Amino acid sequence: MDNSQPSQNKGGRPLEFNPDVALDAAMHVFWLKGYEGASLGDLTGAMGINKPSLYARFNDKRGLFLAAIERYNETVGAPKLQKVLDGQSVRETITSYFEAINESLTSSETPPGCLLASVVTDLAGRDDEMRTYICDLLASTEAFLSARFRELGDAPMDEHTLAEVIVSFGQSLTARARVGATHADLTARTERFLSLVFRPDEPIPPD
Amino acid sequence: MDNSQPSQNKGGRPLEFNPDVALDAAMHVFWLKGYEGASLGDLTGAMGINKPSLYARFNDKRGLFLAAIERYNETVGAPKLQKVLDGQSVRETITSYFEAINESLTSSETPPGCLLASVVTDLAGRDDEMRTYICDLLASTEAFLSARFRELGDAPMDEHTLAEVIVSFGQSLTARARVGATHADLTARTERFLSLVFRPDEPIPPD
DNA sequence: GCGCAAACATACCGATCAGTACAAAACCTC
DNA sequence: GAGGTTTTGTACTGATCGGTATGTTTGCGC
Repeated sequence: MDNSQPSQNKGGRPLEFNPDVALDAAMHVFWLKGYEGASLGDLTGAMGINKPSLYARFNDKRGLFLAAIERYNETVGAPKLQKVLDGQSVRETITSYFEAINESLTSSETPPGCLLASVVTDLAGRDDEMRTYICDLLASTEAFLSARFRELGDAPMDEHTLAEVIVSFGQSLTARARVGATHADLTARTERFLSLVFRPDEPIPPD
Repeated sequence: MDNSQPSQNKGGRPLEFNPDVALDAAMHVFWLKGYEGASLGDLTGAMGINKPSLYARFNDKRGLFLAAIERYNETVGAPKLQKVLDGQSVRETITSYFEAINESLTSSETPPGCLLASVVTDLAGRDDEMRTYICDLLASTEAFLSARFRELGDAPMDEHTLAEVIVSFGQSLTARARVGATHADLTARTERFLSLVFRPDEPIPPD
């Protein structure tokens, strides 16, 4: 994925900043402050550029935001999903999924929680483009996990239901991390959740 | 809970607006637009008052926001919890909990989702007071459900673990509703989730 | 070197932001 | 009615918002 689309095709003064590095900085600011809460001063300051450079490359604040969440998905979200393919059983897959999530949610190098789950999901209440963006992402994640579960073949229940519940619990982890839960907190909660999904069979008392 | 603390103790011009009605309007604006996204113009317009009246009663924008989320909790959140006490079994309790949540999350008379789960949780990433507010609320909800489960005595597993998982799934519903899920969507997802929690016992294949 | 093209820094734009000063208006007690 | 008290509407504050006009600088091909 090359992010330097409109530059260096002909002569002219060369770009003095790395677009991906600047985008990472912008992503960081949005992640912490939200969309409306992030001012252009905050953004250009963190990116180390000035406003005309920002507008030349990203059109406007919203364009920068769209680029930032796209980069978030490419550098933070998608790699997590690829890593779970190493798991050779449903349980291993789920475990590594939650481990990857928890790691990213509580990293000391980034704001707490998930940019998409907190900032973008909040925005989705008043912005249809964000709404469908998140919807599609959730649906494709569930489809991805569901297909992998079916491939592995050892799911303790319907694969799609399992994928739904796994993604749902992942969403709750993002909210917990946003309000300050530590990695240990999330891990403990995850283990208790897994003890429910993979519990030993025991009779359910009738109503 | 009387919201007219600093008025009518002595003479003076009487208040021309109902504080609770105005607060409901402000809550609505914050719910839809977020904290930074809601301008004083939006707020006073929806509340039907002008700025000096707002500042006289709520100090500043943040004071109004605190009052709004307090009212949200009193009028939207807390009544839900009281209603689940009607359930005479764990399953009934959980079912009515999710029904109440889903109803409120997708009501056509309010913005999508949950004010606390989307707006306040996003804010919590940069605001410690909001952070602890949400943490305490989640913890007390889990404690409430856990205690009720123990009281009823027919939980299919450890009551605290069950309460944790129930509240977690509820959090995922709030996010789904924020991105446009309908009441039917949430109900269907809830039913699949419940089929996992209350599934008939069957052997788990060994790893 | 010269001319061109693109990115730079500065300074600026109107609009809107959160918050307030002030005086008229509406009630009370007396 | 007079005096005191609180709320009201209007008009305003300095600061900051997102976005831009402009001139300078730095590279390229020639």
